[in-house]
Amino acid sequence: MEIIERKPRNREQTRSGILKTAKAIARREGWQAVSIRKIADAIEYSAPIVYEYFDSKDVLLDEIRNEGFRHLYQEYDRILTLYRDPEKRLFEISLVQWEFARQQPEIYQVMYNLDGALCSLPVHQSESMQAVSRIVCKTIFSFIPKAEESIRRLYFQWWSVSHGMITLAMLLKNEQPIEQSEQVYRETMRRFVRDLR
Amino acid sequence: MEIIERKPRNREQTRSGILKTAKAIARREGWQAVSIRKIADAIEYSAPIVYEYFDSKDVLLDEIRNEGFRHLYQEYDRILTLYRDPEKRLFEISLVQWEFARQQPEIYQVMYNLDGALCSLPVHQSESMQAVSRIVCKTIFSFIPKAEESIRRLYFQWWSVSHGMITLAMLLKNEQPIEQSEQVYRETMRRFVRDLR
DNA sequence: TAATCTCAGTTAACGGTGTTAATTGACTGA
DNA sequence: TCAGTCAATTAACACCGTTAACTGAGATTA
Repeated sequence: MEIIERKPRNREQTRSGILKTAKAIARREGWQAVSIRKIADAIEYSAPIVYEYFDSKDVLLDEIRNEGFRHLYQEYDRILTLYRDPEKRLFEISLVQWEFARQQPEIYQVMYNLDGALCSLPVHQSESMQAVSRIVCKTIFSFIPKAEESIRRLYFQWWSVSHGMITLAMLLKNEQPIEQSEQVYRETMRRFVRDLR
Repeated sequence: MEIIERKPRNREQTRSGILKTAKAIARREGWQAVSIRKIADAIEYSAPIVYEYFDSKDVLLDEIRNEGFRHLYQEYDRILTLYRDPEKRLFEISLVQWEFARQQPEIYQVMYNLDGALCSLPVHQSESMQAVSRIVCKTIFSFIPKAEESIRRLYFQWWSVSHGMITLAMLLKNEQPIEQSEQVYRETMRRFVRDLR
């Protein structure tokens, strides 16, 4: 009886250990250095065990990606409870996006297949990403009540500016200090939000 | 005597054959499918021969990346000879960037380490990329004669918007038609250029 | 008790990767 | 004829994702 109860728990611990280890290696050595065998070594199992938790490396990466989107969703949701002003909301959401990419670059990388991270499962049509899209669209709509088509265009623009600056800031961080990029990011996103009005 | 003349020529042909083959495989199957052995097979040589032309796979990818930046540079330069109006110039440069990513996505991918392409040699401090930076900065300066610092900020903003939209348009192309993304891109870049004034 | 079953976890294997050392074999000059 | 050169090859190393075969300990049953 207690075996039945202990087994799932340990199973869940092992599973999250795999995810945690994959992220740790990626952070330390980059995604190209993440291998099933290395993960297995770190959690003190043999490689085939990993396949009892994830059907393939792709599925493992997809899970980390979805974790990332779910994390973003929660942060965005928190912003909505903290602020009522739609402009403030969208601006703060922009800052959260920057902070996330800054604090957990390895997750941001796998979310967008950057820097050697490659998950071939399609990221669009993933529920977790669509939830993020919806919450940002909702925020934009709440202060620009236009047709859905227009909202999606504005969302595409907001996303592009934010994502573009984040990826280029990462790319150029050795010749353009990240603090400087952040300042430009803040000004640009503030302007974007203001100009929506 | 004729050997000495034929050798360098064939060498150059073989070299460009390697580059061409790498790009062809990447276009067809994605960068994760590009291997030294596959390239060697295609040019009907054994794998170690590739190493007589490129010290490593990284160096090979770096060369393709630089080819891409040099190509962009030439296109930008052509724009400068075609138009005199700075606004028109920057807008046309933006369109060239879009068209380039559209026509040769596999090169755009390796230039920015997207979708499994990974070249670990640092892309900043590459001469070919700096030349591209300079020509765009020059164009911006020619109609906003501010301090170099301000120009670099504007360039960073221009580049971010363009790059962000291009990468997200690629990412979302299965749910948002590319023609629609292109329309938003054109409007956004036109607005960006107009607002510089 | 002895034989069987279950099953978590292992090793071994397949075909692939980047890369390098050792080897072939044809042609050159002495 | 012998040695040297040199383009090109094969073989090897240490990895990779993935799967099949196997081990061995504990539970179940006859």
